[in-house]
Amino acid sequence: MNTPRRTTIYDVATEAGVAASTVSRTFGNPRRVNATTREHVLRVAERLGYRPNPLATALQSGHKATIAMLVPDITNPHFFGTIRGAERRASEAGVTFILGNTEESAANERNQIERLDHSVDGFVLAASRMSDETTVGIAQSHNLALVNREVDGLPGVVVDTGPGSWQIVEHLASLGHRSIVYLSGPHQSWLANERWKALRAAAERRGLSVGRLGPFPPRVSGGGAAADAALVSGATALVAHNDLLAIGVLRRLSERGVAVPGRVSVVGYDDIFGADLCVPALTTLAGPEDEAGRVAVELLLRKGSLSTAHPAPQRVVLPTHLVIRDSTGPRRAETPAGSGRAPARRPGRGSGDTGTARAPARSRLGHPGRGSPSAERP
Amino acid sequence: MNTPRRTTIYDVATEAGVAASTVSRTFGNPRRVNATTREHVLRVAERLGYRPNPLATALQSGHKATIAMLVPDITNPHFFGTIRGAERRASEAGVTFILGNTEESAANERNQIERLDHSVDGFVLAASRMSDETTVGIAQSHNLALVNREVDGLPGVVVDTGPGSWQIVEHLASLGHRSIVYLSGPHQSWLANERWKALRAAAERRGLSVGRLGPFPPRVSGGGAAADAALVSGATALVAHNDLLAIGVLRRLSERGVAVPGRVSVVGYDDIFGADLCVPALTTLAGPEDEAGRVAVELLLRKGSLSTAHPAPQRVVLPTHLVIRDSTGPRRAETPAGSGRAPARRPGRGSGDTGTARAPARSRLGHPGRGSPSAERP
DNA sequence: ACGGTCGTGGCAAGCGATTGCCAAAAGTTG
DNA sequence: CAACTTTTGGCAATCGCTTGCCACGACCGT
Repeated sequence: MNTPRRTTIYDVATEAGVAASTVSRTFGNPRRVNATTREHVLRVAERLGYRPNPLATALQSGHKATIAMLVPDITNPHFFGTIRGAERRASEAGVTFILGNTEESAANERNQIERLDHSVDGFVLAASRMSDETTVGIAQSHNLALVNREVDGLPGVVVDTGPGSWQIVEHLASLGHRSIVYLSGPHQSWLANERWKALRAAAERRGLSVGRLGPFPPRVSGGGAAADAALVSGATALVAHNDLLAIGVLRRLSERGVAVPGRVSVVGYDDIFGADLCVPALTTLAGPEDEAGRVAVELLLRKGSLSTAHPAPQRVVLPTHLVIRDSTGPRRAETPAGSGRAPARRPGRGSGDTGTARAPARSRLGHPGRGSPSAERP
Repeated sequence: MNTPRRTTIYDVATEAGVAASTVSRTFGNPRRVNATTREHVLRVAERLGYRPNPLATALQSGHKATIAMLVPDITNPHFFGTIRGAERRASEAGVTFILGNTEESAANERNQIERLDHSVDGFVLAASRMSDETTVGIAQSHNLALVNREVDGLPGVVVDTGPGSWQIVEHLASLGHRSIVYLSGPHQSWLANERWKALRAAAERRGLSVGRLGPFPPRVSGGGAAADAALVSGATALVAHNDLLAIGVLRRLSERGVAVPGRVSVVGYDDIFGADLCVPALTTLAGPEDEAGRVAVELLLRKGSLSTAHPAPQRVVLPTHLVIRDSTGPRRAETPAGSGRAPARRPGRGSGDTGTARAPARSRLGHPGRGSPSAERP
């Protein structure tokens, strides 16, 4: 509170009987100062409780040891993984971590970048809403690393939507589904489009019919409209833009008495916390979001250190995998028995018995191993 | 990337034909400069795309317009609410927001504070793990606002555990439970102790027997041991330190075939995302975590502005409320029928049928309205 | 007409580091 | 031992902005 004037290099210098520059070099450029002197200086600094002032350092050297991460919606659990991965990596590197929320707005995103411009070494832009042009423009004067967004020459990391969507389609196809509908996220979302494109391609290759509905807000609350629209479409497999939306869809379907997976199957993206808690537990495409965060920071850090052309990967793609749970099952058959699939019913954990009037009672066929909770998510 | 030398007050000053100090005052102390001059300067600044450099400002004036929030475990959904509340408020105030993870370690917490010391105006310490003495010590030279932690003279905000725990006890008592066990979180956690004390007091007042087990890691993974220990204790009502732990307990109980709420009831704290998704949906004490984050930042901001004794509340207590869902029910009766409680079974949404061997089949008594999903949580 | 307030704007000294340049000291070499 | 290279440490300028202090002119009252 009160300001007892913190100790500076000058204090240390005086006390140690050397010049301030020597103290500075002791910290910033140790090989430039004699080992014994250095020892001495360090000792004195220690004794005086000296801490370098990052602001002064930054002002002079331009090296701020700080990065900022901007996310469209800090409220969305989807980003939590990325955020924590990024924070971890930054922290490991001794870099301070600024978190900003852009409220799904490109303008807001620009503003934040503007504001933080002087204060950070670079930005991690998660699911950036800005246009390609804008982004490229900004990249000319700023250090950027993109997460789940691709822009020509810019470094970034994405979770691999292509193969992921392919896995989803294969899974659904193998369950006998012939018609898929994609419940889309925001249209400015690169990821939403990417997912749609990949899904469509995969479906077409497989000869399934596929449609897109939306956009829907990528939140639980978007699920109502999405579910209703999907039901009208007649598709038997619904692929939601993310788990939040999928959970909303599940809710709405349950309200409307539509059996899942008896009548329709539902798939999400992200495998957020809670995806294995809902009923039925959600089949979803899991991506290493933490890893994405880490890698993005890594890219930023790397770029900063070696300015000249560095053959390091500027573009990393992270693998996804499909986590199959209870919200997907065989396409509804007309025969009452043996058509549906119930998860292995272990004592005490119920998750079946989903459909009632409309869904035929289902026998215990199916894939007994599938109902198990996903990996621990603390 | 390349550095085209950003425009400074000097550029603006030259261009506008005034002194640099005038430019500075135009921004920092507008009433000190003539309206027309100011207009002119602003126009020029605008044209040149001038942005003040916060680092230089901070270096000179000590005003950094930046705060940091430290949380013990960035991985824990419990904190997300607080984090986003804090980020929002900071953002509204034009204050940049640094997020740090302390990995549940007091030492780490100190270090972070040390490191960020020069860079921020103050710290929001969420569920700080540091001792009272250490905290007080730090508070002498730093601006602090505590969340869910109370230390004598320090400003802070807590969610109201006392009445909250009382509500829990009342609820359980009214369901006929006579014996409660508290599954404790980390012992350094002030909150964990606070909850325990309040719970014990409430239980004793009500004449219920109450015990404490633990500590358990406040994560889903801690639930296994917690559940097992609780079963041995013979209590019929388990109150877990937080929802994560409660969810873990639910899992374990389900694995062991123990009916919830048929055989035991389970209550959590926090009402995190997912608490209403699990099976059975968790009864839990909801607190306004977002609000807590906001208020903490508010306190910090307030303190900074008016240095002299300000009668503003330095200590705010936020109300909690019990969200009753499906994990609590009447104490198990010996009669097979009518003892347990199944949520209203609406078509298409299954959630009952939890117990098997040990739990008697349950009829449709109980509180039909209770199974509904909680308020929207995006 | 003269001294006194005010309102404005400029000068210059920092804030706490970094760093280019230089000189003294030390070590090398023929 | 002279000439030369390498270490090592000091000087002082600089980063971009804030702010105490001063000066100048306009306006005021008497």
